[in-house]
Amino acid sequence: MHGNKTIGLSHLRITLSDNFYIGPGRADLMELIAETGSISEAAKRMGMSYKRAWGLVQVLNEGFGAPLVEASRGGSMQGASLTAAGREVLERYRGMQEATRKAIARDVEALGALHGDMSERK
Amino acid sequence: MHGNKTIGLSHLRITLSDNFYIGPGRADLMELIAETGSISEAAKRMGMSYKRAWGLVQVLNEGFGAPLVEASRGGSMQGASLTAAGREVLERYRGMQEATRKAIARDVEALGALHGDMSERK
DNA sequence: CATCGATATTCCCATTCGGATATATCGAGG
DNA sequence: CCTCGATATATCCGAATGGGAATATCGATG
Repeated sequence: MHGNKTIGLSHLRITLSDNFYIGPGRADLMELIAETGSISEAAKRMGMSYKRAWGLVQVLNEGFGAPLVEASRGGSMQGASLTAAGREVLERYRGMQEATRKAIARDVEALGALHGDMSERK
Repeated sequence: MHGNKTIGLSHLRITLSDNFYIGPGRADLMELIAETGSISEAAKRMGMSYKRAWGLVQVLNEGFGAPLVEASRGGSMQGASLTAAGREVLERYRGMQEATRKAIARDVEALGALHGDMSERK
C-alpha cells in the first residue's frame, strides 16, 4: 500500500548542555552496545561504519560529564558496555520517548487525518 | 557562567508519511513566513539563504498533500503566507512541543542533575 | 509600458560528513 | 611469545549539503 516508515514521533533530541545532547541515533547505538557488548558489532547492526560509531562513543564519553560507554581491548575481556550513567541515560531517554508518544498521540492522529484527506485525492 | 543553549527539548520531529515530516526548523520557518509575509525576509531572520528557505517551502508544499505555504509574485500583492492547512500544521506542532516539554520535564531535570553532578567535578 | 520588489531558478564552489581501507595497539590465553 | 579479536587511529576520497551570486519572471501600480 504505502511506505513502511514509522508514523509519528521520529526524532526526539534532548540537550543537556552546550556540548551534549541525546537523540535517537545515539540512544540506539548505546542500546546495541549494551546488547552486543561490542562497538563494531553495534555499528554493523546500525548499518554504519565502525569509524562513525567510535566517533559517537567519543562524543558520548566526552560530552557528558562521565563516560557513558566503557570499552576495553586486548585479551578475551575485550568489548564494550554501558556504564551505570550510560544505562541511566538510556533508560531515561526511552522513558521520555514513551512519554512523548503518549503526550502527542492525539495531535499526531489529527495531523495524520488531515494529511490523509489532503493526499488521498490523487 | 555557562553557555546559553536551551536545555531540554531541542528537536521534535513528527513523521506523517514517507515523504513528509515536520520539525523545529520547518515550523520556525513557517512561523516567520506567517509573521513577515515574505519568504526572503523569513530566511534572513532565520539566518539562512533564500535558496534554502525556498527549497524548504517546496518540501512543505509537495510533501504534504496540500500546500502549506502560498506565495505570489508580481505587483504589490507579492509575498507569502500560510494556507489554512499550514496554519493548522504549525499550531498542532507548537502544541506538541508544549505537550512534550511538560511530559518530559521530570526526566530532563533528573538527567540535568545527573549531568551536573558528573561534570561539576573538574 | 516602465518600474519595482519579491518570488523562482540555475550555476559554481567550499565545507562537511561519513564510508572504505589500512594499520597499530592492547592483553588474556594457549 | 605468538595468536587472536576487538578497540583505536590516520589517510584518502566521493557524495551531499548549502551558501553566494547572477539572472529570469511575475504582475499590480503609476
